[in-house]
Amino acid sequence: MTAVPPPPGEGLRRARREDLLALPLEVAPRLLGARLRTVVDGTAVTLRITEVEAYHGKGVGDRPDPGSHARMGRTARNATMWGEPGHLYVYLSHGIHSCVNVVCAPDGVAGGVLLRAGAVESGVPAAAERRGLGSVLRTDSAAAPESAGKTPIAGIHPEIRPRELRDLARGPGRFGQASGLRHPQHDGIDAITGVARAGAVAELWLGEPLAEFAVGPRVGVAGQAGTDAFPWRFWIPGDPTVSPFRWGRGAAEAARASGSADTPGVDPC
DNA sequence: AGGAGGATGTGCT
DNA sequence: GCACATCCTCCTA
Repeated sequence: MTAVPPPPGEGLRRARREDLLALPLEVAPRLLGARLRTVVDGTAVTLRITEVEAYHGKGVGDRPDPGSHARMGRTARNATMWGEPGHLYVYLSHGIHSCVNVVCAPDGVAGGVLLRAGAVESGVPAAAERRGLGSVLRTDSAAAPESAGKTPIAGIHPEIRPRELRDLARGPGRFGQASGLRHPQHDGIDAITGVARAGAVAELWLGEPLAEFAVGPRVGVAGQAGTDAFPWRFWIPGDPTVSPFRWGRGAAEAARASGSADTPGVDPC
């Protein structure tokens, strides 16, 4: 389709559909350190994935997944989650945010990995523009002197402050906005073939599995309480782009009562 | 037909 | 820390 693009980083290869055939719980940590590359309306952005969450369809065994859009079965909204792995399930959150999932599990089985946060690796000005940072400084000399003396500037991204750079794709709403993918027009786009959909192309690139990553309860899921919460969130330890943790509705009390930490997480590997 | 409640981010107190 | 934006989906009557 598109002319074969160069890998967005060393040691990366395009994801194959069979890479995503396993259940979300298995696929999710493998997406840490992977890249999502999008071209929307001719603008390319590459995101290095730093935080993900697994969402199963009906759940595992007799335990339903209280956070999954597919927990009640197949509907028009969640149809993409039930389809072929490797497509992107893009849904609207709170009427405002377009959030991006990588569909996994075999065709006919609902499953997805929510891309919760990432680091913008290339296309920083475009991502900043989409994030509404109109005051982003250009790399050209006209704007540079303004902040050159004031603000410590990240080495490879002189056009943006470190804080703004960190926050560009920190959280699923921001990640979706930075990527340029939007609900509903890009829901179902194929990140394996890279076939265009509504003016957009998406590609998933995989690296070697991380030797070490962190695990904890998912963020903001109502009905997952305290220590009973599914530890289905995965992130890169210490990465500044990982979003802050918060319990879902009604779960904070249960968490406190059971004596679990404020920001739960352990490093298993 | 109506309404509650989001896999959230932002801005103000 | 807390309210609110904003709109879609699904559950209930």
